[in-house]
Amino acid sequence: MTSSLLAEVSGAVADGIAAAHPALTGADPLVRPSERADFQSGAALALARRAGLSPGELAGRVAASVRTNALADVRVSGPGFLELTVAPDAVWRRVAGRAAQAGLGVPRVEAGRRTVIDYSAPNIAKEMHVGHLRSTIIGDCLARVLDRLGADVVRQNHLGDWGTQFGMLIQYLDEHADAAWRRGDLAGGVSSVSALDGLYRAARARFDADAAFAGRSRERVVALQSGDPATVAVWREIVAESEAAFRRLYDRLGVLLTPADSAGESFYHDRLGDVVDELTRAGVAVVSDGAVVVFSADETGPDGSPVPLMLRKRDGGYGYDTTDLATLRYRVAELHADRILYVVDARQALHFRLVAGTARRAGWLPDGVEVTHVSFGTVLGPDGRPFRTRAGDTVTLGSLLDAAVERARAVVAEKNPSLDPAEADRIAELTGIGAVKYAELSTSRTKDYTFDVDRMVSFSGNTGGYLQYAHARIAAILRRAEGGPDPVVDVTAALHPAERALGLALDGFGDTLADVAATLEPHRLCTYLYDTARAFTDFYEACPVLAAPEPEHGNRLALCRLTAATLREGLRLLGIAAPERM
RNA sequence: GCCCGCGUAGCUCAGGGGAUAGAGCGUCUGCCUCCGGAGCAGAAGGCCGUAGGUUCGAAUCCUACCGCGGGCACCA
Repeated sequence: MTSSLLAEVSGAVADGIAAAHPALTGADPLVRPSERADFQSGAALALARRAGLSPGELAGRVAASVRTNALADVRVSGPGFLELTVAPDAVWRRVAGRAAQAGLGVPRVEAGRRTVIDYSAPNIAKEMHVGHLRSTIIGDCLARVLDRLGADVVRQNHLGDWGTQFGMLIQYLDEHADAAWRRGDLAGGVSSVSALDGLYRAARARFDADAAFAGRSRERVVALQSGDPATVAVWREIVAESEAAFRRLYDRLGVLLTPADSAGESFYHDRLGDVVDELTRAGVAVVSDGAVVVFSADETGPDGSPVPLMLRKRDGGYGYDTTDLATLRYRVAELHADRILYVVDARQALHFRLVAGTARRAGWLPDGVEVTHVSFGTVLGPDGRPFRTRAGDTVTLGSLLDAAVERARAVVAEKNPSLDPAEADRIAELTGIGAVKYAELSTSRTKDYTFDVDRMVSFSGNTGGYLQYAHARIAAILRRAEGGPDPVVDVTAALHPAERALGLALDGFGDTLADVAATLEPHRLCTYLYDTARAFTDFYEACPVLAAPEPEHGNRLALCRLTAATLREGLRLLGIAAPERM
């Protein structure tokens, strides 16, 4: 069985073109899904000139030359389109074949390719906010999809766990021994990062207002960097407390990241000197104004001079330019990546162009290794401005999830009052979290997007809740059918239009995943699942399952099973739960 | 100034060389003797930012312009 009907039909039309006009062998058959038939091809219009024929004439010859049992009808339409209608038994064969095989016919197109994905990257001692949410959810989805297609995925969580800010925080903690920030010392509901975030702000304020404290903080930075045991011990504890808090958020979100995936700034800290030295020796980096920089060949700043990558500041400190060069070198040389993805805010586009350009000049980035900045737009509030609280603060991830789950709870209580309270709570959590994640994933990654909890949890239209509901409905049918014999697909049975549409939709699952992997755009999977759920709903309205006689009963039950499996798997790849009841 | 992204229905968004530009929300009209109505069917709503160009064919590709957002040396 080929990977999809689309692939099979495309091959048949390509063969038909070659048979009708040998000079056109190898031409793209341009087969696409169609409103007018199952598929259509515009190849004759594109190729007519080369063939020296009118489009209609070429289309006619191709139509007469197409040989495949998969197609029941090939006809010329309009100026030279081919309308392609799949044979009913071919649709049923696909349904039967997919139901019988593990993996839903998903091709392993990424097999053997090692892909490093850098995503999430929260800052130690700071609350995660909506920006981290986007990176975390998009990155996790891509990791799941690539893994599903056979890629060797290496997750990297580039924690902000190093830097001068820890000097003032540790110094402040040292001078305020009564400050509560360890899990054991905190009241229920307050996380360590939340407490540390508050203490960091206090330290910052003190730093700005008190020169003596600022001086002690700077000394503390030196102590941390030189490995002073007491200072390092506090730092380690801060990191551990923060990571534990992040892990609880990841667990709640259903994100795959584990501590083993953490490779933060501190991990690269002792490699930065090498990075600078090597680039300097290679003549790529130069000293300018006392700093070590790499000047870009083709990016200029406001004054027309080349934009620099800042390797080492005049004061000897390193910034994230150097760290990101170190990550790139490490991922190529030691992780042996074939493909490296940075799931980071679009505002850093220039930064990544400079980093990749420098790495290429340094010879750290072979031509065969692909580096992609998987950029995403800003999260906006209802006012069209970057998403903030009324007070102007960034919105914490925890509070945002709580708000979504709370609204989901109200919806669940209204729609399904028969659920017992514990089950309703569980469902509210799964649907509320799913709603947030789906909203992040379903819109085009590169655009800014408007965060609106009410829309997310409306559960109608293209939302996570709609998909979960569609799945739960099918699950209800399958429960009722339990105990009966396994459905047998009769490929000679009639094919209802709704069965046809659903069968064709299900057949596109693997192609869609391959498309997501190629474009790194998870919203294509969302659109696919939504279309498939709609196709199921049409089928559900038009085609009784349990009450139908054979062969409809068996065929339709098989469609239900396959639809449930496809939705469940698709949602899993989005990182969203598919409860049996809701 | 230069560079990047984005302008599609009242709102939120798909579609990124193919036929008549699609969903959802909101508005209006219908559908519960039938597997879960978080649903379905229908109506209304568009010079696809503007102007040129390429093409048999442009919302889609190219150029210019307009509007919005972002970025461009020691914060990450």
